[in-house]
Amino acid sequence: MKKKLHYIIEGAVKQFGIPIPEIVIELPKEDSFGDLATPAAMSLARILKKPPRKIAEDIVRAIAEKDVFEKIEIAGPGFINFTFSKLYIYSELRVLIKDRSEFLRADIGKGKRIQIEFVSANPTGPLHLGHGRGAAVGAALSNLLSAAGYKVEKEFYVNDAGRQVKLLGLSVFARYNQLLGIDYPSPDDGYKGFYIEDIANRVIRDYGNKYAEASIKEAGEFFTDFSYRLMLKGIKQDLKEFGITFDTWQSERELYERGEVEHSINDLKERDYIYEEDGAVWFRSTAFGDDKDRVVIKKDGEYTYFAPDIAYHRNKAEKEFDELIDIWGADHHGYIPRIQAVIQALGYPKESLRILLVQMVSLLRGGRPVQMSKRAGEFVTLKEVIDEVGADTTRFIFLTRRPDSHLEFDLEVAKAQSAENPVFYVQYANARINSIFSHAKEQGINIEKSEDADFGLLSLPEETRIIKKLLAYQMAFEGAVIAHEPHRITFYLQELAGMFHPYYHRHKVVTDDANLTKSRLALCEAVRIVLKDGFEILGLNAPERM
RNA sequence: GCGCCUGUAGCUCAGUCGGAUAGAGCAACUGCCUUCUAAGCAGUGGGUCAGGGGUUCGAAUCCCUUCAGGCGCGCCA
Repeated sequence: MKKKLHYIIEGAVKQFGIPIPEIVIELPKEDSFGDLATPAAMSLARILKKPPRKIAEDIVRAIAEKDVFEKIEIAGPGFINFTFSKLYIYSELRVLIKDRSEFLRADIGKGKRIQIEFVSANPTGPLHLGHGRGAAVGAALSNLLSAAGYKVEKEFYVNDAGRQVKLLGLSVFARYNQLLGIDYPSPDDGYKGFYIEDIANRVIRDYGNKYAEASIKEAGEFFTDFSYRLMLKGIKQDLKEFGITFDTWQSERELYERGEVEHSINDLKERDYIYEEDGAVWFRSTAFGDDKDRVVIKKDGEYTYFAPDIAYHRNKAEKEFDELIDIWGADHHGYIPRIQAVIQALGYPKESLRILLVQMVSLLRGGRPVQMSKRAGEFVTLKEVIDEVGADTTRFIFLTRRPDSHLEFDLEVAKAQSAENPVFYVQYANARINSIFSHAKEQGINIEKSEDADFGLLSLPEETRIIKKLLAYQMAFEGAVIAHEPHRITFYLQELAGMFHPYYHRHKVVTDDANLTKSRLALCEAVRIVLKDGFEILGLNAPERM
């Protein structure tokens, strides 16, 4: 609909003999302003140095395909308001019902390959709420983009090498000894969460006191591997419960084992972005706008944390993707310039990697902050929150906010509101439609072939509004895709549900009038199609009854 | 000190690329179940868009500045 209007207006603007500017088309605030509007005449006023209303008149006069519209009005300072003809609107609605993919999927992606990396939590503890937000947003974005015709791969980067997993192993080793009655000190900066003891108990269960006499040198590797693998298993389990799956799990270890860390640094060296100073090896990230150069190999010969990240991003960039997306917690924002520098130093355009930040989640309980420290083991896990308030409610809370807004997640409020949560409002609309359809079936009404219904019978103002809202899904969808903002879908669904609930409440769908019933059922069918599409994108369940 | 994010109704948040009279939900208050599900519907009240300046036909939106909150600024990971 928008695309069509865009084309029509551009055609009409050609008459001015100037380069055609970007034509803005928007949904007017009020129904009386028509279906779509453009302020184009006002923007042109500056260039053409003519009064906006005069320009608007010229544009309207030049519009060729007048039969698409019921009326075209010039309003206010120079808006052109378009109201589409009923016939055109019905034909669009018919497309929606008949071939949802043709209607819903503006093929923006055109089969382009895109990789989205998200969550990527260290396997040194269970997922917490912040990971949950990244997971909800990442999954929804993936669904959104694949719905728009991209080929999306979801990747989880596993930090299974380096100091943190070793420290995890050591922490478990210490706890293991202590549980066996051996006096063994826990590492000062080690992990202290409840799960450390759980892992230690698992070792005892599976291996008894086999490692009781062992030194950390002998047993360290075993404990590290055992522990992080168990943690990773738990992370996968938590994600599964949250309804999120990944296509690939890229291991950091593997990058080391395949020599990619070394190779990537050599690669940069050949490109003259690596140098030695003060006994360390540096990456010249300042060449691409970073504040300072970054150490990749320390004086003691060890790689920094940054080194495998270079290898990892080189690994991604070498794969056949048209675009890469990293979703990070906002606390890592300082890391962006150096990673972008890596991409550019390797000869890829900056735009090939897009880093999206998801802002922090602070957890409250009854208005008071809950201390979150992974090391000290004081934190509420994602699983606990899901168990307490439900997966759909939790996801909905994450997806009704812009990713860059700071989120205060109050457990008490979430729990109290879980019954009042808007997610149920939207799901309920779907459940009611199912119920209406089963009622219709009981009445012996043929509920097949909705697209053949006579939409002309849908003459109530509420029905017109709903139809137009349904058609507006195209714009909401397209906007969400282009901006990479799944939360727009969430708000759209709430608005649609907000129109549908009053409708069925006030007007019976199944009546004695067979033709009208059929038309209204078709409208319900269209609403259901759009709701389900939104649910799929957001990763929400669509219960048939509630 | 420097950088990133945020500040909109009592609370939680939307607000498209600068457009028309700033919107939802929750909370509060009034009504509505003999009907296809009351997780619903109808209605009421609630605003210095943090403050100040600027840009222009037009600013919650863009620029400058002040204030407030969060996060980040290691040869840590």
